[in-house]
Formats: sequence, structure tokens, C-alpha cells
Amino acid sequence: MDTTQRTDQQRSADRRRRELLEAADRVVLRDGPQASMNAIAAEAGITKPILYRHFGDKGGLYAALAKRHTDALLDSLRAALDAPAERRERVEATLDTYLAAIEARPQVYRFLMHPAEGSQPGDQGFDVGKHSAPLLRRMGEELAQVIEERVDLGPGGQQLARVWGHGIVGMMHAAGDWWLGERPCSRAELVRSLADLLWGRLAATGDRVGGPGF
Amino acid sequence: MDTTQRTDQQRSADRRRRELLEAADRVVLRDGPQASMNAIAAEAGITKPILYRHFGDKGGLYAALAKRHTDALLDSLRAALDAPAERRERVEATLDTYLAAIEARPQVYRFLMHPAEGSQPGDQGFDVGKHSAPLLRRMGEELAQVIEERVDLGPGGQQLARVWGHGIVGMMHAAGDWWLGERPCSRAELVRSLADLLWGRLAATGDRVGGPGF
DNA sequence: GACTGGGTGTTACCGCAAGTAACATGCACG
DNA sequence: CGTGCATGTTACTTGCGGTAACACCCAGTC
Repeated sequence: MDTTQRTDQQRSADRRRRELLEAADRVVLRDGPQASMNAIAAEAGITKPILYRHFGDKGGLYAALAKRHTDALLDSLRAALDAPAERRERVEATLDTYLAAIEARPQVYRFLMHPAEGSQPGDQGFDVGKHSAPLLRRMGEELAQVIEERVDLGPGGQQLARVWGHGIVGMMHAAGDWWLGERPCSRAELVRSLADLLWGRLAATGDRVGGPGF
Repeated sequence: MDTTQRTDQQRSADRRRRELLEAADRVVLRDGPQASMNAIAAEAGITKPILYRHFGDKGGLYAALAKRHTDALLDSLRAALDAPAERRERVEATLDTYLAAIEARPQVYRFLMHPAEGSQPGDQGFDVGKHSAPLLRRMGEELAQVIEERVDLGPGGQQLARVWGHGIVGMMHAAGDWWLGERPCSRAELVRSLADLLWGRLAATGDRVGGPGF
């Protein structure tokens, strides 16, 4: 009855679970986010019900899979974010880390950005606003915390930090997504451009001469 | 054979098409993005095959529906963006317009942000980077164009404007999505915070005293 | 050695949604 | 009248998420 007790069976079950996750990983890497449970089970050399015993439903498998990658990516980002360097350097390193990750494994990244989706069994709660990928939310909260810790924003700073955290993450995500599709420039250029944006260059630059209106 | 010729039948087909779109709109507004073709057909008082005759497949209906809303939203945004006012005022008006729209009709907004998704019939092209909602892409391009027209960014400005367009749109989207879910502050505060971010307040604010490291 | 319990595995099925024949009907035009 | 054509239907196929029922293996135990 001791909860910390780990029997052989429990350990082997954990190992099995990890194997299944790795098989799922391979399928997602190959087929993208619409990988079916059947395909994943086949890749793991088993059949569907076992997957369901381990993960409950597709959302459960999704969550477990997403957690692995999200944790890994967040670790990298934290490292870049907490480096002992100037703020601009840290920001650029963080952007570059994220972009390098999505560039290296676009299928995984694509998978992570999609929530549970349809799932026909009865109307699930369906809270509005829940549709953004958990990865984005977690990154936003993480960044918010770092900002709040390290930047002196005065009163109301906590809320400001959270807005900024989610905003910056969204900027990074959307720009990265677009860049991945069109590849209009090098990664370094993209990083520079985004950092410039965050550094207020939009506000600092003058109007174009001869523009419309006056 | 004249392509510009419009027979009575063609006009009535167009009207029918518009009626179907409005029915679909109603269902999406009620059921969210997982609205089934059956439900839409029932709402329109007809049956599935007619929908398929008009729109090809679910993606076609999705695209037609999305286009209507996207066009409408983009018109509002253009109005805010092109107003004869200071840049900061225009930016705040644009942010507020977007946020007001998603606040007013969250279901529609949620629908717009989701691409075709799975669609099991054979692997469609499946280009990486195609997964971001068309609305986001279009808003990004639109904003990029406005930035390029009105801000003097020097050489390489076109590319910079595009990066910024997509980045700013992503910031707006992610922050809006998070805000819609948690409602941590008023819309006006959110607008102010985001505009502050774009105005470089992150770079201008000093480090926190007594922070970690040194 | 027989009995029992839990984890692993299977086949076969349900429900549901997308998409598709194949058939029926109303209506213009020669 | 018949020929074309758009509009509408019912009834089906396919594929996926998810589940029920049954079979096996291997511990521990009397």
C-alpha cells in the first residue's frame, strides 16, 4: 500500500510506457499531427487497446508526448534566458534557440502547436480560449516569470510581465511559423529583426516621406 | 458560352450559396469549430450532398466561411490602421479593434484560427508551415504592407516590415488568446501594455535590484 | 500442484463524421 | 413531348476514436 513502493511490474510498466511514447514520437515525426492511434500502435508493434490502457485517450497520449518535448524545449530556453549576459544578448539567444528547435524538427513542432481538436465523445467543456497550444501557454508563463524576476517594472509589474510574456512568445511563434514556411531570410537575420522590434525600433523610426495622407 | 453571362439559375445558385454560408455561420457560432457537416446541412434545412455540391469538401466550406469573416475583420483593421493619427494612436486602435472582435464573437474567432486539420482523404500537400491559420497570415501580410508604406526603414526595409508584420500579429493573437481565457485585466489595459512593449519599454527599463546572479 | 489476481495482449465490435453513389423531382427550352 | 440540368433525397462506404469481451503469462499462496 506504500505509494513510494515500486514493484518490478510497475517499473516494467514505466519502461513500456516510455517505449510506447518513443514509438508515437517516430510516427508523429513521420506523419505529422494527424497520426492515427492505429498507426502508432502498429509502430509500437501492438494494438490500440493497449495504448488506451496506458494513456486513457488520444488526448492523454498527446499530453504525455507534448510534455516531453515541451519540457526539453523549455529547458533549452531557460538556459538561454538565464545566461549571465546583457539583456539583448539573452533575448537574441532565446529567440535563436526556439527557432533552431522548430527548424530542426518541424513535424514535432507542428504537432505541439495543435490542441486536442475535435474528439467527438460528447461536448467536452469547451472553454473559450483553451485552444491555444499548451506549449505556447507554458512558454508565455515561463517568460513572464523571468521578466518579472529580472526587470524592474514598478507597480502592476506582475501583470505587465505576463502580458509581455505571452505577447513575446506569440511574436516568436508567428514569425517563426511564417519564416519556416517561406524562408525569406537567414535565421540570424530573423533574430535580429525581432530583437529590433522588441527594442522599440518601430517607435523610433520616422514616417516615410511622401506617404499617403499627410 | 460567355463567361460574364449570368443566368437566372446562376444568380439563384449564388443566393442559395449565401444562404448556406449563413446557416453554417449560425451553426459554427453555436457549436464552435467542430460543427459537423450534418449539423450545418440540418440548420440550412437540407442534406449533406448539397453542401458538398456547393463547396466540394469541408475545407471548401471552411475556406468560404473563413473568407467572409477574415475580409470583414481585415476591413475593420485597415480602417484603424489607416486613420489619420499619430502612430501610437493607430497602433492602439488596431489592437483594440482586433481584441474587441475576438471578444465579441469568440466562437467565430476560434473557428478562424483552426486550419483544415486532419482530413483523412490521402495526404494532402502537407507543407510544413502551412498550419498557421490563413487569417494570421493574411493579417501579417497586410500589416507588413502598411508598415512598409508608412515607416521609413531604409535598405532591407521590405523584409524587415514583413518580419515585423507577422511578429506583431502573432503577439496580438497570443496575448489576445490568453487574455480571452483568463481575463486578467481590462481590454484597455491590455492594449496599453502591448503598445508599451512595442514602444521598447522592455529595453528601456532597468534591471531589478538584488536580482539573481549579479 | 491447483487457485487466484493483475498486467499484457488479442479480435471484434459500436458510434460517428466525412464523403459518395444512385436515384427522384421540378422546370426551362427546342 | 422529351431532353437537359440543377436540386433534392436515401443509403452506402470508409476510416477513426474508443470499448467490450475474451485469452495468456506469471507472480504468490494454501
